[in-house]
Amino acid sequence: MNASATIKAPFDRDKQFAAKRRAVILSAASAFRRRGYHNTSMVDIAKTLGLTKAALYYYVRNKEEILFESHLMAYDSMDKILKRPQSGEDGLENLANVFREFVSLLTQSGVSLLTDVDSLSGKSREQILARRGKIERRVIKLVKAGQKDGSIRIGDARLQVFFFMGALNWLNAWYDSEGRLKGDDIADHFVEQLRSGIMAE
Amino acid sequence: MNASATIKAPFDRDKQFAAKRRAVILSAASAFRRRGYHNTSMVDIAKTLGLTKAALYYYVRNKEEILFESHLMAYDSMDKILKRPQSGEDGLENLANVFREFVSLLTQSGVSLLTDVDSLSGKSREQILARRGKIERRVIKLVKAGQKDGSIRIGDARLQVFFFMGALNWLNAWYDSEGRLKGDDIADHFVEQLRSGIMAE
DNA sequence: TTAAAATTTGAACCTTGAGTCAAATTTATT
DNA sequence: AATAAATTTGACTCAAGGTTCAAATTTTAA
Repeated sequence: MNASATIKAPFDRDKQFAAKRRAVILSAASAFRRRGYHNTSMVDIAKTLGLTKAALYYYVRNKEEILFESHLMAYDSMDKILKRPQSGEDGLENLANVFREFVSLLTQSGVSLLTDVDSLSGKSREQILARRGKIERRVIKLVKAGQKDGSIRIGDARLQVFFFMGALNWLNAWYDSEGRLKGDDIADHFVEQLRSGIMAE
Repeated sequence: MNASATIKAPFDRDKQFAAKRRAVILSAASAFRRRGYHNTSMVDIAKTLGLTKAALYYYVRNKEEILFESHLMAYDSMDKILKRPQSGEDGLENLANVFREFVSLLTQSGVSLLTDVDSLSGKSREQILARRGKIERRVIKLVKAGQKDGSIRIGDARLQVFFFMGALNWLNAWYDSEGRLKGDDIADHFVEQLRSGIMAE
């Protein structure tokens, strides 16, 4: 314990700054998801935070950086889910668990999956596409494991993944947390349809 | 046969105009799909057609009208598919047929399913959302018919539809007609996954 | 070959919205 | 209460890109 230690909260400046910056990005991401990147102005973003446009530039280099960080935030969350130890009985169960958590992520937490990657330029776009590719590859691996242990139907794993990841992206587009559908109900439903499609047994 | 009848093609002006206008819209729609509406400038659209920006305004009132007509074009095609007499044995087969044709539409014809409806203003947006809603409702009806005849699992039909329509929208985003995947192969695969999910039997 | 209509163009105009900056205000610390 | 750092602001600049239009060019039909 050195001389600068105090009893009360030390009011960590960096922490405060980081928290506000994060709020800016999350709020903007939500707007991007609903209205689109180009249909959301810096003034819009500032207003919903009770700030003025210029103040945003204290937390962020430019608008594109917000989009970039929005993407990162979503992919970080997905990575975290994918890195959790897989506790399922077989590959299918593992995949279902991951998928359920993806659905929960998009319906419960404020995290948004953005598609407007073409509004990023050069290096940033590459980086985001790389992250997305990495996640896709991980999910494909899960599917292949399930195929190997006999729990998942043999087929082009990549296509299988694209199919249900489409459901995820589309969910992200239409889901409204104010609506009557509970996120968990959707998760149950989606997991079931992921497994068994819509055919009656 | 009246006096104005000729042997050679009569060179129908309106037809010519309509064809060129259609070309403008289809070409633009393709660019919108790949790069996004706001990332595609009027100059971009003009250039790929070998025209100059100003020439576009001979065929089109403004950029938004192109987006509007792009949407209409896709929904017209989907309507046409939905209006074909349903020849399947049961509801599931009917739905599968429609879904297969949707996939073919997006992979074979140049038609693109656009999502950027928020770049339309007021009346146009309403109109497009109404069209989309109408299509969704028709597909939901198909699902409900299948539930009634026992070929489709009982459940929230709306959610079931959103799930596989997501696959369609996502397909539209990633599918590249130059790629190694044949449209028909994708259709087969997707129809199978629509029916039975990914679980091994 | 010619003239009217259709089509295309170059050169502007105009609006929107991102980004900048010096000054004002607020907050933490003494 | 004083002060230095952190934060916010108003007013501005600037570029991008959509839109207009009179004039130039091309096409059709006689």
